[in-house]
Amino acid sequence: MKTRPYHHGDLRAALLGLAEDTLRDRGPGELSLRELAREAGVSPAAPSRHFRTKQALLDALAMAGFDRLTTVMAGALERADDSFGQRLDVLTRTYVGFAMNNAALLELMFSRKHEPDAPPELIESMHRVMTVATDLIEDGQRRGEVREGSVMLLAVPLAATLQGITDLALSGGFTDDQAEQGLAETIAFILRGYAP
Amino acid sequence: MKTRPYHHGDLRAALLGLAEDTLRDRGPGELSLRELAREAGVSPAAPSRHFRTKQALLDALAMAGFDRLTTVMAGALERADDSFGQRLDVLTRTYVGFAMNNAALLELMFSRKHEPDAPPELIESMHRVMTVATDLIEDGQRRGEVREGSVMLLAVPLAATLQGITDLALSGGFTDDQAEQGLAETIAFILRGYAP
DNA sequence: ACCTGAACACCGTTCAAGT
DNA sequence: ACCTGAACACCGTTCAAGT
Repeated sequence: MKTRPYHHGDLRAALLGLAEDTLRDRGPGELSLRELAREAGVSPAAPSRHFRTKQALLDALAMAGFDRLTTVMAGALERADDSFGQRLDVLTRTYVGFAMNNAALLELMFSRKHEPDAPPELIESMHRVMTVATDLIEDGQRRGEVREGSVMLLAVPLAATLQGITDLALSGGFTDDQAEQGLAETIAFILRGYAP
Repeated sequence: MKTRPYHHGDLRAALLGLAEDTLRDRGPGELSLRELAREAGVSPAAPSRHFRTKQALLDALAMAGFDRLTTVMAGALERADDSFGQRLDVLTRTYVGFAMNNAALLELMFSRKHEPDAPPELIESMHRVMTVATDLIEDGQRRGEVREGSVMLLAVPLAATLQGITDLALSGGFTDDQAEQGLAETIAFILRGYAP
């Protein structure tokens, strides 16, 4: 006779799922560990077996977000052609798409960027996202479509501008046409900056 | 015979000052209204006369930050010469300087950017900062040093890149020389993007 | 190994009451 | 007008104890 392996089944995954739901629906800061426990039907102390602190849960959430973003960006580039301009276009649109659909999660992801006590796995996941961008730039340099210079420094305006255009898009007040034009202008701006 | 006008003198200003200190020394999230009250020597309920919620205090803090940033940027531009390139250089360096000296405050300032329930005065203060940048761009367009196009859209990569280079600088691991070179490269990148 | 129950030391906010 | 004292409804975290 089979019994459930333990009280909940997979409390860890359940907590992460519930956390992402409330993050999406009610924003960060509305996230309470006790409330997640209630929703999962366990006692207030139960989550501590899987996440030693609330911050650890947030970090796990952020890490999953970075990994998903890396996957979706890398996947989109695989389906793109070879020219740097096209690839940059694809990367930008993929990023903005992800950001629009995961605004609160993205905020959580980047809010941990500065803190020095972020766990190494999280740092690594953040790093992997950046690598997609720096690889693209390096590739562009090899093809002679991007000027020479430190890849890390060249990546800054790209990463920054992606975040900026996302912020502007999320703040709303745009028709689809305006958003599309803004995106196109922004991509053109970056291309100019990268021109040899 | 003169008595103190009321128990504290100027609790509102005292709370703001104490809040900025702990923001700087221990980061946001360590900011507790009750603790501020303790430090100010008043009861836990006292702050509510001046800030109806904790968020109201944070908003006041952010607003003061935006106003100071506007003042320092506008002031720097007044002492700059006329060419767009030079003015952009001054603006960028002033912004990065402010950011380095007020990292936690800046994070607080921009964390409120998305929320829809931000008070109108805060929105206005944020707007005034942006106006310094858009005015510079418009001026550049008049001088023929910046290509035509929506000023708002042209401002996006500038604002975004300023934030990006600041993040990178704050994340550390740079010598002064590297930081200087990175800043110079970033400014050059933006100038290329703006070229007619 | 995983979870409960109960406790600890905090929060933000409210509200009658004091000065 | 400004503040106190006390209360309310929450937190995150810890820890012995249960299964």
